[in-house]
Amino acid sequence: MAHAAPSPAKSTTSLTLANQASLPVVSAVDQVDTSYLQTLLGYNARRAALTIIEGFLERMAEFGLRPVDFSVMSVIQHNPGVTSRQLCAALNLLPPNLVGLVQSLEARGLIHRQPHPTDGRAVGLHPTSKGSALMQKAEQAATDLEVARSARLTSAQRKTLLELLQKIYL
Amino acid sequence: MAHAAPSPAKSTTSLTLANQASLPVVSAVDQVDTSYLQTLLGYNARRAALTIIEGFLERMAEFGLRPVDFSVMSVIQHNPGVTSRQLCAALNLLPPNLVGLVQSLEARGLIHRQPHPTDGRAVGLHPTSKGSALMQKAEQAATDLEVARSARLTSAQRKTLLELLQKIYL
DNA sequence: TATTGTTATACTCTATAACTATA
DNA sequence: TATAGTTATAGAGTATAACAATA
Repeated sequence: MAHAAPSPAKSTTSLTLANQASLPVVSAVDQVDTSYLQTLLGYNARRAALTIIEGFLERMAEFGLRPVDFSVMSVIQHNPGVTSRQLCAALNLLPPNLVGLVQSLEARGLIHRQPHPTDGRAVGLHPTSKGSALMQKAEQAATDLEVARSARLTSAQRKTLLELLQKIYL
Repeated sequence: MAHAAPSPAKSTTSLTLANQASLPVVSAVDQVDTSYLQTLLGYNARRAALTIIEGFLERMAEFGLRPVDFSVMSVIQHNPGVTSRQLCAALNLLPPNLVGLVQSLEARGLIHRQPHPTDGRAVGLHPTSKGSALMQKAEQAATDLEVARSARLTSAQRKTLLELLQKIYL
């Protein structure tokens, strides 16, 4: 496969010392070979995720939502009454990091908190009408962005990619 | 597709106030529905990447290499003489963030820096024999980890996943 | 004038320990 | 005793501006 033996890559420039016919003492690289890294799932998944998120950040700036804000709002939108603890479990977040995030969303009037009907320790998170309307637009924009982002993928390939990624983390 | 209409999810617990027959005032959620997020490439790619990197961190602790250290060392290993600038371009890193990283690798005796043969501004990065030996073990471990990680994928599926991810970011 | 490498620095993200109120 | 939410804080990761040396 692409494993690429530890070859000295494409050396162009070469020696400077007194060995015109032997191996180069100091080599230069004109084209960087990353073929080994490209065999690793982690490397590729991370590079792909960062590329997608880059575009997501730009598109979602209009709504004042970073990726995590979007995820949290989306889960609240589709699960009104969800608790912080449930959000953390579903999105793999740590409770302390969710606190400020939820406070911020509440301060913006996008969500409101209501006592949990059965558990006095818990607090249910609900979208406000303002938050719900915002998320309808934001989710539509995200879905539109998906289509544009995966322009180099067929619809079937995109579906396959989603399924394979979910096999990794679910 | 899985878009999942903004249904109020599976409400279990219900009202507490004086409307026994109408809609619940305060709802609770027993199973969190993330089906919308699962339609987004960015969400899935990020979740998958973090899951893989989690295992990577544990496995590579033995070598004292975080993911970025591993990537940088791997590129140097396969491209002796590569410059910092080339590393940044290849791995999508920012030059200021690479400085400390390279200094650390040099302090550990894993790489050494030699003047670039043709460009007096640049410095070529080369693996030491110690660094080269370490990376041979580390890359073998990473490849082994890949196999274990993708236990739920067939070899063909793993190949497909790599190709599709590369279509996103390359 | 442009580029390589660097410094300083700020900002965000992520992680851990410990506390309270309730179950 | 265990869990939900919170506070404080530390550490890692990522970002921009500006500078010296060389092309």
